[in-house]
Amino acid sequence: MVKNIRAIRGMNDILPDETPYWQSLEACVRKLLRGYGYGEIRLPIVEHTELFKRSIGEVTDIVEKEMYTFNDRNDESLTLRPEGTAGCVRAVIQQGLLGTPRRLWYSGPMFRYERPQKGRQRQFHQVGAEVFGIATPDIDAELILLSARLWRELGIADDVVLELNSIGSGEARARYRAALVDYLEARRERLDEDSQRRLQGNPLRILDSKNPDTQALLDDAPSLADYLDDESRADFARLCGLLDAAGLSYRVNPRLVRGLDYYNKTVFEWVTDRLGAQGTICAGGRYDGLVEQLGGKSTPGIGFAMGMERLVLLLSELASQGDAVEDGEADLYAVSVGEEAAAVALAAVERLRDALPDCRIVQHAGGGSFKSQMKKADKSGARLALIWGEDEVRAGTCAVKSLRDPGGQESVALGELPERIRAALAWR
RNA sequence: GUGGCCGUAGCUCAUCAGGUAGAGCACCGGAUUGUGGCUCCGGAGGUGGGGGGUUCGAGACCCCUCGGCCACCCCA
Repeated sequence: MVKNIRAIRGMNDILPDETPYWQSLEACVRKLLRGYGYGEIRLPIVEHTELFKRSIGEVTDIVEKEMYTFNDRNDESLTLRPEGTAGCVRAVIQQGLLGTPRRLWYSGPMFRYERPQKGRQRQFHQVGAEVFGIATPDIDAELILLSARLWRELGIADDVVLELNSIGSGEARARYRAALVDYLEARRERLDEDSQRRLQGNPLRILDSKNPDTQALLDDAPSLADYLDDESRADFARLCGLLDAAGLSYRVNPRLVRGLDYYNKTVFEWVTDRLGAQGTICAGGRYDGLVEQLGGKSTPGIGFAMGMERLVLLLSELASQGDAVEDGEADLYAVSVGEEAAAVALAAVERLRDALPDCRIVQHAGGGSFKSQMKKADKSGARLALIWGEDEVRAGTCAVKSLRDPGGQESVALGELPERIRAALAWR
């Protein structure tokens, strides 16, 4: 007995049951981004490993332990992208797109080697938006308002909260970092094990520790807000003012920091409490130094990415407690009895498809008794069954039977079929 | 990488002091040899995740392993 081949852990199939959620979500996002003047950019899934090391940061968890890295046949180290910003920045530099402010978006799979759990898988999908060449906080506000509009259109606005912070310039962060380490170093014994480890590599991340004792310890720690540079402070105030003016509520979270090294100044997260431990559905921030760091001319940048799996999870969760609209796979199901009728039916259905291109017609295939064909017709969810037997073939007609409402069955000449069906389905 | 829970039919789950498995739904067929949904009758489908051990005998007990879920870490 051969062992079945399974999908890679954390790389899931998305089945026909779920794809409608994906399709409507994708359509909604696309329309929205178009409405704000963002252009789609399609990027490779594989890049040079070096790109991610230089952008995300050598000592981040993503680079240290979560990347799918392998050698190409010529021994170059390549990596399946763990996020989208790095590749997008690489592309705008390489393709010379930085002469003027640029609004872009992309979507597709990302890969991180992590233990799967609810809302987290090894292959997951993001839609990201990035803006290059605008340093002022009005664009920060635009991106946030754009995302807020999306939640409204998806009907999840009441289930998400915006968290906002400024982590300042690199220099400001370095000064704060030193102060924080001083404070925590003196109280090292009271830190949990994970945070003690973070004290070396990534002390800022201690700020969003989930450990309650650690959080309590932080109450008296120096505050990042007190260390901000003047420009970051002013821009953050301006951003808050813009959001206030637009009527968008938010929560300033002074302990919100982000795990990727390239962020500075504005950072934000949209979170929900309905998805278990992984509540962030969308997150982003400014990365003013990244373009230069990757070899382009100094250009400010800002962007966000949203996790499609998490959004789908939220959408389907909300849908299942509301009206679950069961839409079958077909509007019409065509059956026939006998070889001759099958040939007539096939040809007639093809003509019908010409006349009713938006109508979903499933033609029975695979044989079986008339009775079993009718069962399939019923299961398909079709409103009408189209039936061809000896009598119909001889008369040049088709029996149209209603499978739903009480309506019965009538014999229709082939030429009148499109019209009769249009009427029966109330088709546009 | 760490921890907790869990792997029995396609799906959801039973059973049992350890004596080689059962239901519901789904599927196929029949009652109705050209008419679905309801009802009734019948059928197919399992090496009980895999391996080893204890035992006369293991799906049940022990060990290992693989897989799943959730959580930590971290992140979308």
